[in-house]
Amino acid sequence: MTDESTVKKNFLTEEIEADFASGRYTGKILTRFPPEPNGYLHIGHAKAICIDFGLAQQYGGGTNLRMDDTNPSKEEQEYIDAIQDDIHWLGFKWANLLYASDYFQQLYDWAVALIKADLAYVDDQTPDQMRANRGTLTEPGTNSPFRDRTVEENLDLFERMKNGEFPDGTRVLRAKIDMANPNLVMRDPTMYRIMHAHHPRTGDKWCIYPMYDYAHGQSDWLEGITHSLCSLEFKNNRELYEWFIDRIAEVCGHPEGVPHKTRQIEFARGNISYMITSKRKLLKLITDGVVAGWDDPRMPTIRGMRRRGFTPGSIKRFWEEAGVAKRENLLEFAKLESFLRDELNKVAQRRMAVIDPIKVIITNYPEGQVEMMTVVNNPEDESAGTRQVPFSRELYIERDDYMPNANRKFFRLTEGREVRLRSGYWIKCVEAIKDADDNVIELHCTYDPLTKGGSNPPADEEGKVRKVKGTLHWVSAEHAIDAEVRLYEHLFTKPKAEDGELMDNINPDSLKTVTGKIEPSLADFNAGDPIQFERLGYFTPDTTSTPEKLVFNRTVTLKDSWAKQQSK
RNA sequence: UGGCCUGUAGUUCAAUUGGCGGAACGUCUGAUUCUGAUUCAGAAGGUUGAAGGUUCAAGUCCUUCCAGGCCAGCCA
Repeated sequence: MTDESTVKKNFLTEEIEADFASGRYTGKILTRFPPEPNGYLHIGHAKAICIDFGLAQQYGGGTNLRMDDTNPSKEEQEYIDAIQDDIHWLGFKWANLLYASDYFQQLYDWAVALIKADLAYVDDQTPDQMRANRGTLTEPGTNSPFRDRTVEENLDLFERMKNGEFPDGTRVLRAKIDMANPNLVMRDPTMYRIMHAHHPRTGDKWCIYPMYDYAHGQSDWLEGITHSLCSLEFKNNRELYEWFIDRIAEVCGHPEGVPHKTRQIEFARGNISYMITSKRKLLKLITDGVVAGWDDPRMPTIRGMRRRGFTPGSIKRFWEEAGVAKRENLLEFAKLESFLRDELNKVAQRRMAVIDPIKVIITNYPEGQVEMMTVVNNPEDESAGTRQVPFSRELYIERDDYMPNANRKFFRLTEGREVRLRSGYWIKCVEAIKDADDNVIELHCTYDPLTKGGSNPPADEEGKVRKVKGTLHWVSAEHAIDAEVRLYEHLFTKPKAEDGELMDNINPDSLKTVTGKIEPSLADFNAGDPIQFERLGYFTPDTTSTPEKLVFNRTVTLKDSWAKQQSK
């Protein structure tokens, strides 16, 4: 079937392999990814995508992308387009692009056949009455007073529903199953509701629309899907999923005589600490102005993460390594970051950028002199080559890289201590200049001309070589350009973002915008290009960045054991 | 007081289907390092939710209990 050593095993692969081993399916695996186009795809959808597309790929089959467009009151073309774009960006290709609305006529014909078989009826109850008569978790429901209408009357009413004779919400078509079933989903579920809404695909052709339960299983069946993999919350619906397919098979048969019935298997959705994946709540973050939109780099949407600088590879690897099971889970965001850094480390070009600048004046360096320093672009990838970076008398370094009266554990600059400027020179701090309010505004240092390029100085008469513990990044003040740098942190303050009131858990510091001094060559990158600001983290130009006004998003910080030690 | 599902290191998953409980991420050491990064080496971390039972042998099978999740939309 496939090279099984490449397939990470889980209960889904076990079931799939058993289904082919037992002869239930003889052809190739065919899965489907059925997003509802009522919002943008997020990291949770990415899990489903990795499973639906990834598994089919591993077993040599295909995946249909099917827009689940059964509710035109919430769905829009904008989302239909964005979903396709996001899936492509993740690197997956679908076998067929389909729409649940492709089957509206077939579904309608089947509904008529089910009415004729006395398996469906038109109910005139109000939503409130239906709810009251559904019973509760512990009590059975009661039959609708309209349940025993004649087939003729049902046929007539349903056709008139379709013809638009009744206002929204006045009638529904229901399956006639069992109002006492312990599974509430089976208590005469609604198949069609009246909705005079314009549909992005079918326009105004229909004013009745099928419910998810009446559309999904049959769509799978029509397409010959072998495995319909979905999240756990649909477990209860599986009984109904199969009921519709079985009844239709009995009453009508499959239009193309497809022999097999689709197998629905449910898995647990993946939750990630400090993130949420509820479309409703994501939308609220936007409408409340907490974030700027669906593609805000703090959003867990594919678009937001893409803009932030995440790579498709890291997202896919994250879900592969996470595995699939049926228990509630909360994956650590740190795990995602780990795979992100792992990939970025290999591909990101290194540059120097100072995001909290303090000026350094090298008092013994000739005024007006500029030297070009050769700097390696990516030590992990020799083919990335080198670049020339200007060095001069006045530089900027990171404010954090100086500390007055620092002890020996601080490897950076303090009075009397020497450090290396990466690929520059070794410098020694002589004096910190303060303003009237005692704030350090400038550091006066001296440099050692024998350390050009950052290299070690020659040994002294006794054969000893001076050493430095710290290496700092820097930019030449005269040559540096300004850039807006956006520093992101978790959007929420709690790992379980929804613990308590979501809006009380918003991290006020999720976005900090600073003006940095950056290497001139940083103007040459495009949105999405992975860059490492040395010693700070991975960054990428924002989609709004222009040559006149450069804007960078921090994708993720570098690991920082010094900061961790300090915070203890 | 309904039906269904799930409980294995801090987290997410494995455990050849009844045969010595592992990995990844995280944590902590140490080495290396022109990024306090990377890389490398190592360590700690488990009453397998609990109690009984079957068996030579139980994470795995049986019983009971406990905890958590999903379901009462004309949403998906």
